[in-house]
Amino acid sequence: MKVSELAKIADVTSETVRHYTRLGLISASRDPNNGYQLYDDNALRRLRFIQRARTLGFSLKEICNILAHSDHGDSPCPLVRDLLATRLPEIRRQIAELESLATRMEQALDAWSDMPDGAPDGHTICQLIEHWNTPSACCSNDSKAPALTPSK
Amino acid sequence: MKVSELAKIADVTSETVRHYTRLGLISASRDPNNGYQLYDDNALRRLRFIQRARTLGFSLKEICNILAHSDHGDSPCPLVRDLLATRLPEIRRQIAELESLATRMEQALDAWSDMPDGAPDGHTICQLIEHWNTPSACCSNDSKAPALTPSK
DNA sequence: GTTTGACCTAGGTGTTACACAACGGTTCTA
DNA sequence: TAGAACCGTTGTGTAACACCTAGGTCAAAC
Repeated sequence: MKVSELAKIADVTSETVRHYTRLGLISASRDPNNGYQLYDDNALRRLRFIQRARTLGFSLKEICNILAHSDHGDSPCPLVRDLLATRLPEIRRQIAELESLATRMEQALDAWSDMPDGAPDGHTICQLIEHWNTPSACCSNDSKAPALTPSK
Repeated sequence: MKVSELAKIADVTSETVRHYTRLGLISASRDPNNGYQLYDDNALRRLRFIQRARTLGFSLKEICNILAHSDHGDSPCPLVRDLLATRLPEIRRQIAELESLATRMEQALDAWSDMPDGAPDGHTICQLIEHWNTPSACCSNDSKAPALTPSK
């Protein structure tokens, strides 16, 4: 089948199929007449696998490794367990980070509700932000907001 | 002061200072002798402002807009309130997504705890993933996992 | 027979907020 | 005065695609 056919069956865009193909996650043969990519059932199986793995939070690079193990005849299962067990606490940390961000945002909006809009005067840029007291766990310890770095 | 001096005072890397400078968020003059970037107190004020804004979840592009308003003599405060109020529900949605991902991961690890590691047999790639039943809200409705797309 | 519209190809760009490497010049220090 | 430590610019890499360009292919309608 052609790109768009495979894409439709798996409910992804053709771009995604091409992307995975470029990355070598799924393979295709060529129609000798026109150079079109041709996919078979195995490609569909792999695509479906990728989708399932993505819902578990695996990155394409990790999926690439998993597939490589499998293609090599080795069981990828230990790797898979390991990756998931490693990532889970990172996800939990991300959630905590976002949670604290959301709290900061709410506190700011709340505190600002009875503050006027100030005009810039050469010393301040935005009074709301500059005169906003950093969150409840006040003051400068080094739990400064992790600035949204997605993880390591 | 020079790049690294400003960076140290604000507790960021020199790279970050250079990055902000390139983006025009902070400005610098030039040491005519050697071409080094020279920053003044105003640059420090802006850098500190950027840091505060970042802890509230503003992107550099948004901060750029805020600064532009301010530099233009307009109060950026309404914009700031608006941005924050708009972003907050998005953050909440991200948290919910990550929460459901974490739950899926935990359920998978749990379900796998008494499954063996299977070797690939040409039909399966990783039994853990392929034979893992998608989460509690079972079956194929279109609440398929949002695949971690950060937001809109 | 041709035009239309849907599809295909490869390659390149844009997204975020920097980090890092390379290369060459400058300044500080032992 | 040598070498360390710093400065400059430029380019690359990161995740997972989306989108665009520019041009070739295909089936069916006219």
